[in-house]
Amino acid sequence: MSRTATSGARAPRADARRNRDHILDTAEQYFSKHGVGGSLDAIAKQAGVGAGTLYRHFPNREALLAALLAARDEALMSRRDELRTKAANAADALDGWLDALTEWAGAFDGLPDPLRAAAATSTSPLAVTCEGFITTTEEFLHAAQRDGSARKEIRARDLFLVALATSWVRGAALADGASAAALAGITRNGWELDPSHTRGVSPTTAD
Amino acid sequence: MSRTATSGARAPRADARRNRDHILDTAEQYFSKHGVGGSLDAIAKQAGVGAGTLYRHFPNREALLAALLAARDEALMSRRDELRTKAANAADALDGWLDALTEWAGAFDGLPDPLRAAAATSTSPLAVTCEGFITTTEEFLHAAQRDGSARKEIRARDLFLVALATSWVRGAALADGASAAALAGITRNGWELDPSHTRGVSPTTAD
DNA sequence: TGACAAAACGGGGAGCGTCTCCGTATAGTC
DNA sequence: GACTATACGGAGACGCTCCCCGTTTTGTCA
Repeated sequence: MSRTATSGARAPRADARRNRDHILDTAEQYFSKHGVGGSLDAIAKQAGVGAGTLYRHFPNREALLAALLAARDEALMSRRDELRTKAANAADALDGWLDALTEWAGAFDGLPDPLRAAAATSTSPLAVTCEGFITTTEEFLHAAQRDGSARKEIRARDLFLVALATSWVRGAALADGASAAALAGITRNGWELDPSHTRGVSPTTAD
Repeated sequence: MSRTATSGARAPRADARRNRDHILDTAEQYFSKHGVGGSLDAIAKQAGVGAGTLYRHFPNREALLAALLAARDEALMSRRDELRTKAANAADALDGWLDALTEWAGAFDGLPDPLRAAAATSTSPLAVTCEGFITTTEEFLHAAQRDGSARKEIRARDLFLVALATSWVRGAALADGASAAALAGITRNGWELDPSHTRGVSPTTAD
């Protein structure tokens, strides 16, 4: 499965590999500072390569973003594994996972937008990543629903979108940091089902 | 309070007024079709005026947007009044208001982004509008909190942001229309406090 | 080690968008 | 009808994305 492996195409040249990696490093810094909307040409210049080189490796902004996030995927995965084994209960596990997702989507300023777009299209490189995380969300959600700590009518995709939306709100760099915690609280109340309290299905807005 | 009133500056010329109105009409159509990210030059061309004329009346995209929304403000205000008098209870009133806000923020594709930005800056023309609506949200929220149907720890500003975020998620034009209703349901569960069920304050994420 | 083909590089430039500037046209006034 | 403040329009400066293609580099094979 590795990039240089046994498939039909031959291994990439050494300089290409070097440039690709260097562009990736530069983009990571650049996006961290300027957000995902920053100038790609500026990244190329800062990396010391021509614009053509950048666009050959990454045909568009989304491709570059996808490659960048691939590195962070690992961190999220290990967080998932940690939650699987160490969480006190299914509700806390789901909560922790959504928190991790929210943080992941906030890695760069403006990142939630392309992620949301990707979650809708399902044909982009980012979409694959998103789908994988939705599946994991589903896993945690089902566990919580099975033990009665999450409402039955909630769907994994919607929780994923809620995590993106929370990240989106945080991205405003609003002076009020408390909003972040507040949204997380509202969200948890939104899906959580206290066992002492029985209630039917979706209470409203099911027009 | 009207634009041509008694203040120091003299009344605008008739052609200026005409152009301004026409640009506004054109922008309304254009943004409806292409989203708030559409080309301003294209709007000028479609309106049959030069780019300079557009930028003289509206120095930037946000100013144009603010003027455009000013018209819709009225509709929201009357919705507010309707809810004040006709809602069955405080919880339904708040729910209805948040729904109206969400719809308002979805008037054009991409509108939630500048609104969120405005809500954070407080120095833009849009910010004034946002603050007004946050105040109204506060009114409905307080009423619901007073009669025990909304959680005490919720703040109006956060609910406003939630409404924007919901609109943002909808904007993805995701094939799955059910997500819209799902988010609204999660949100209501998030702030609502069922009287039969007593619980302390924010349950998690207060790390 | 030298030569050759495939692979990769780089930056000029087309195309599009924002926004400014200033010579020209026009509305309102006397 | 003339005069001036006001407004108009579109050319053009500038920045961004992305393609194209002449030039350079890499890896290979004798």
